[in-house]
Amino acid sequence: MKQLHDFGESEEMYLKTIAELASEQDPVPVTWVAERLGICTVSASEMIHRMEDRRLLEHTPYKGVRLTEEGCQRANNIIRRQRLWECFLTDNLAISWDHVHDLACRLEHATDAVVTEALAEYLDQPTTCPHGNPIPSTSGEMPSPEGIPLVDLAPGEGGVIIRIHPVSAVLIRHLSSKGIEPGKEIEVKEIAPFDGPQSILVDDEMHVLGREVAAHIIIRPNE
Amino acid sequence: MKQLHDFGESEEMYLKTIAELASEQDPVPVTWVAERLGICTVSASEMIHRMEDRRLLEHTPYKGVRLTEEGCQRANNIIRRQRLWECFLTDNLAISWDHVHDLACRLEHATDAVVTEALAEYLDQPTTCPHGNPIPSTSGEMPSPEGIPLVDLAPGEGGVIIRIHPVSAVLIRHLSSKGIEPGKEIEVKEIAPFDGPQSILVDDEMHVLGREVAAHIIIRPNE
DNA sequence: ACATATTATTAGGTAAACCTAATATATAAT
DNA sequence: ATTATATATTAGGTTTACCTAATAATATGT
Repeated sequence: MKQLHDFGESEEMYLKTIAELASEQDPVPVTWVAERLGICTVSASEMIHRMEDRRLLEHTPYKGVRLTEEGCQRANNIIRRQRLWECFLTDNLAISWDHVHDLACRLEHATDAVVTEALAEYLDQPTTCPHGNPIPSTSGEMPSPEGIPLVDLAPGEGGVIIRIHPVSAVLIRHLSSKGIEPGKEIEVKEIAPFDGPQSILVDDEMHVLGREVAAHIIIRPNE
Repeated sequence: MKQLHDFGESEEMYLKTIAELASEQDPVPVTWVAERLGICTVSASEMIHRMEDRRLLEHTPYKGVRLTEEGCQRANNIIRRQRLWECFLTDNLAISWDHVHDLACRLEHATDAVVTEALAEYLDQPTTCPHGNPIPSTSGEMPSPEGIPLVDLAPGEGGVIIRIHPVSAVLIRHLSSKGIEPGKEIEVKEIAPFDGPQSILVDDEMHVLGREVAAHIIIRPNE
């Protein structure tokens, strides 16, 4: 059946989302996938069943989903595309780093392997995106990420921001507006009791970050 | 209703197709639209009704469709995107000019106004795509095209190829394989009787082209 | 003017990916 | 062990954009 539409786009979003969430928890709860994609759990559950039939992932009820070898490779390929486009948009088209996430996300689904590799070559094979996240290899390998989440630092500790997890455009712009971006020095000043928000110092300015937000900022600690 | 999908993609293909066909015939027969899109006439007819409701075009039964002011502007914007991407893919990513048509077509639907203009700036505001076709302005104006179709030349006449109509990837690669591309000198040697195919000379090589094909090659005649 | 060919419409269907509401099942907490 | 909470499934519905088959309306050629 001929279609003008590309109906693999949703599948790609699921693959990417699951791969991203897997670094936070594995297997990934279906509810997380649904929430991140902004759809209801029933829809996510249905789609996950279909993708299980296609051998892209395995679902253990009441536990979560885990990508198969093939699913993982395809996910990393999609992430590669997105991050390469993010590089292009910031470095070449001079679009601000906190705006490229969604723009690149749309382009990624419209990009085949030939264009991807030509783009990588053109960009001189970058290894990280503008948010500091590693770009998977052509063969679909994701470099093992370094650094620890800001949320795990104690008061008095500090380091340099090496990357910001690709959660949502809103989070990224929230941080960007406070001057929190890859490369910046950061220091934890205090943590409110009962696992409360952290007060941190960036560019001699104090900011208060919720734990959820701080979990997505990855630091290379000093010393 | 939230969708991961971009359901405006088909509409964009219709707009673009109608705008392109309008240069050959106006109003554009619905059958032509259907054929160019590779779908059945019923489907095209349905979609055209929906687009008429949205004030993107007007349909005169048994005559054809004509884009409204708004439809025309949107169509030219889409064409602008595609042709800018074609420039990028050939000039920067070094992808052969006879392959970029379909690749750019996919990217065009994933590109918003901000990226489009940043891309145009990056490419130094090109005025034609690699096939020689003019790139519409930001405001949606299509420069009036120059040249005449090869099919209108008589034996002995010749000129330089200035552009090749964006019909299909197959046509473009067919011509490319014979060395027929924008910039080349061309001369009509003979035309078979009963409106038959033309024999033409390019790079000292003879080729025989059907009238349908020759109608899509635009020439600036000598003298 | 009339037959033929073209064009349009109607009716009924499909697939993908979403939805709500209701129900069932498993895990975790007392 | 029972209850409460979280997770999963089932049933039934929607939209977009496609399909075939059949019918109706218009245009065109002789």
